[in-house]
This record gives sequence, C-alpha cells and structure tokens, in this order.
Amino acid sequence: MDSKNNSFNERCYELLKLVPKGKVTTYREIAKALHTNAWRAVGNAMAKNKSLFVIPCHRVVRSNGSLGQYALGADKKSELLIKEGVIVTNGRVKDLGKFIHRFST
DNA sequence: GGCGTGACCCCAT
DNA sequence: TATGGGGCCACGC
Repeated sequence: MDSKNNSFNERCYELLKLVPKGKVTTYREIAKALHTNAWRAVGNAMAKNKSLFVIPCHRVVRSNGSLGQYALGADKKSELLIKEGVIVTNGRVKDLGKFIHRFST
C-alpha cells in the first residue's frame, strides 16, 4: 500500500484521496507534492482514471480558480463542489485559497 | 525506441 | 480583467 511501486498516476489518486470534504486541490499542488512539475501528467492521470467512483476527482480544480474539466462534465463538477460546501460562482471557485488543501505545510 | 495527446500552468500584452 | 503563445511531464500506440 505505502509502497513506492505505484505509477505516477496512482500517486495522484492517493493524494487526491487525502483531500477532505469541503476542500479542493489543484493539479499544481499535486504535482508539487510529488516533487515534480508534471501538472500535465496529473490531469492526464485523471482523464484516464478508472477509479472515478473511488477517487473524488471533482475536488481537483485549476490554479486560477476555474474548476477545469470532469469526466461527468464540468457542470456536474461545480454542483458536487457546492454540495461539498465549496463556494462556486459562474463555474469558478469564489475563494480558492480558502478552500485549497495543501499536502505540505 | 520515438511521436502525439492531454481534466494544465505561467508570463507578457 | 481577458486573451494569446510557449513549455512542462507521463502514458499509450
């Protein structure tokens, strides 16, 4: 489980699972947590994610406050975030820095 | 073993 | 504030 044999994309899922409800994270933060600048690969991992019903992919948003894409649709993503307690307006997070969750202090 | 793609990010104007 | 252009990494074929 805590093995380091997991692929890069699986590590993204693990970090994502660490995000509590009512909070969100950014692709940039995940990449940083992995000590890499592969935000591209992170998004790619979500796009190919097979654990859509196991990983809260809807809690991942872009660094500029936009929600980004979602397997079920960006519209559904915003709905879920709002239900989680995140303030979303016009498809964008109102106070990203307030809901952002960082894996590092 | 190499190329293209992608749920992106940052900077300058 | 919005828009355009360039660049980064991992995965699949």
